[in-house]
Amino acid sequence: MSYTADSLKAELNARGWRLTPQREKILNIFQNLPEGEHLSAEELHHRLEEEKEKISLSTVYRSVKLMSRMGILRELELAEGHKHYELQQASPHHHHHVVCVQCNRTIEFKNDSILKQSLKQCEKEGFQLIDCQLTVTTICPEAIRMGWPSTLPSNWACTRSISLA
Amino acid sequence: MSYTADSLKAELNARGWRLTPQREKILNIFQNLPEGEHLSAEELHHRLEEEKEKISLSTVYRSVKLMSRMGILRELELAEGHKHYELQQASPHHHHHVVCVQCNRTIEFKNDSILKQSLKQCEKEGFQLIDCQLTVTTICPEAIRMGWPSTLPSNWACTRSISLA
DNA sequence: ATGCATGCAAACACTTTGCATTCTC
DNA sequence: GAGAATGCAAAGTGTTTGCATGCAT
Repeated sequence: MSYTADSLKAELNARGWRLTPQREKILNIFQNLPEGEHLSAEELHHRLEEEKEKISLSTVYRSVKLMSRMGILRELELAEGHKHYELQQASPHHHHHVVCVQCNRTIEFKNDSILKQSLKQCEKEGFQLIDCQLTVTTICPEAIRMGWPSTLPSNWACTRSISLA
Repeated sequence: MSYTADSLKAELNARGWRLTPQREKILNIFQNLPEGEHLSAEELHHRLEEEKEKISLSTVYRSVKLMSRMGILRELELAEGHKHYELQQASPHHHHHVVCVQCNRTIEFKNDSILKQSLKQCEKEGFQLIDCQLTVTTICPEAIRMGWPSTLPSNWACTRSISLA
């Protein structure tokens, strides 16, 4: 599901909302994001600044929320205390997350049957599906090797956690 | 997986931690919670006050976090902006959630294959599973009937949302 | 022209933390 | 007795909101 300025406008207008330069730029950032990356509101704000786009943080927050409710973005609640956003991907790219409680390292995986089962559940109850996310909470191999949880220094983090956004 | 004071103590001590009256009382609240109910830290704090247990809010927060990391509690990240906790249930009681973005109404459902697939994914990567949660984001029938999203007054909420904790 | 959207700053809710004290092991 | 845990108050974080102004429709 790839949006153009026009299709975004159409979808916004259909709901009485408007296409603004800010919303267009935000969508753009997400469309140019490498597969598998997701941004927090603050990260998105930085990204926009880097591209010389002056958009206030409030507008960033308002936009990602709106676009998530529209089903354009996907709101991820991983274990980091703040939300991340990515483009909502159609079925073949739909994925889920494995998260380590120790270092917050996140791994993605695809699994179509989870979406299928969510759909089934929605139909059964008369709900309309927007998204489904499986979050698998785990301890990563590095932490296990370090003897999690007893022998772990309280501020130790797995080395690979640096790969996290 | 039902805990007694003794088994809780054993599990804490094994990690160099201690059994305190506070932790015991908190576990108790969860064990007496009707199936399907989950509490936020604040709600848990209220519940404790109602039972004449004076436990500081900080301790409540520290305890639920600790017990979640130990796998005794399950930390739920639904759509309400704050975390909820419930006893971690063994496989037959393991469940997932359907949440309405409009009213936050939450419905539970069970599905063993999701846990199985999460386990499979963990084994493949060498991760140790603590929990897996499927959150299905939806629009509930009431909101659809009201014409979500365009014709919905901005402060309208589905009537059934009152059933939410 | 209407009224939705923005930007700013201030407010917010939830959660975490420092430190002296208390209690478990 | 050593060190973990508590309670309090204060600080922190990510997020939301009120309001005047600007802009898309």
